[in-house]
Amino acid sequence: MEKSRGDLTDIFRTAGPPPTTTTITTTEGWQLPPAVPITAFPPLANYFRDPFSPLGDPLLPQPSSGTNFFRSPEKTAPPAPSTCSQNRSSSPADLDGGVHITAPRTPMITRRKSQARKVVCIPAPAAASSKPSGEVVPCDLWAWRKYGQKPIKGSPYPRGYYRCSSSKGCSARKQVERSRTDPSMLVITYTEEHNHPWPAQRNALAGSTRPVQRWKSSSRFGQRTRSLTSTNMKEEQDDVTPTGSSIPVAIKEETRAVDPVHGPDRVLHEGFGGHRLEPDDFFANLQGLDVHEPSLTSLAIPDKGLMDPFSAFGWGGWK
DNA sequence: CGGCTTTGACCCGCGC
DNA sequence: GCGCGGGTCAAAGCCG
Repeated sequence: MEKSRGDLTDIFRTAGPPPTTTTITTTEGWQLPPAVPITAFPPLANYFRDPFSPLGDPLLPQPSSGTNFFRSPEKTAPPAPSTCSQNRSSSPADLDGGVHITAPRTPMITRRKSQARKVVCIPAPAAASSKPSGEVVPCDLWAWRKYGQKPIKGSPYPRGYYRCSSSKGCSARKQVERSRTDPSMLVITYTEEHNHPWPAQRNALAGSTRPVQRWKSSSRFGQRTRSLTSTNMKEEQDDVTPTGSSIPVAIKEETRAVDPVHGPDRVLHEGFGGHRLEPDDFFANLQGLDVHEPSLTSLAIPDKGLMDPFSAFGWGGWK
């Protein structure tokens, strides 16, 4: 049943113009222990193409890095909220302090808990844009198929489960949820790796991308009723926002990026403002960025705030 | 017709 | 050992 519930599903399925603001955050608050080499902020292009492969493992030692991309929070951090600090409710131990890096495993063999994961925080388009009916989707180039959604205890927002549909047999998966403490942020957790090159054209396989714009009041998440409270359900629904139409707006303007190195005065026009930008072109500019901010790396736009590298591109084109 | 979303049920890791 | 809760499966139905 096709329903645009305005939840994460919608968020990801909605194509749309770039949100006016965007922030790429790493698992907020994470801080790798001194012993753990820190990864420089990876070329975002690569990162979004495949959070795993192209980069190698961001959690693993990266020779030339000097910055932290993934940081772990205070060890005591309960599985609870954090703005975009990834609420790894399921396995806090995975990342806390020690940053457990477990080799990706065969799906279903040892599920969750000890899988290698990579968490990315991005602003929730809907929240970011004050569009009543439109929600922008942060696309990450891969085609994802949703295979589940569940309300998460302690969080008013549901978590959506997606697997890569770009290639059959690909075990790449990701979980998407809103930050508990900062609904305007989406926490995307990637697990497993893509075992295929990223699609030249998004969603090669499927009619996967639907217009989405169908807003129906939705249904609930019935699963796991024992852990679901009506409150959760309610809040969750309230949270959702109808996905709306594609927002054709001053794309040019909104897609301008500030040169992370030279500051706001130097806007990166390459790739923006009219023509499609190759991810690498854009993100390449971030390479030299020295990320000192513990949990935040963003592309600021002079009069627009921060730009979302995800949705800034219409890659693959969400239909 | 193929692929996607929805969603109840089931599996199982993990904490107590 | 038990129960909680996260993660996945799979049937049903929708859509292009």
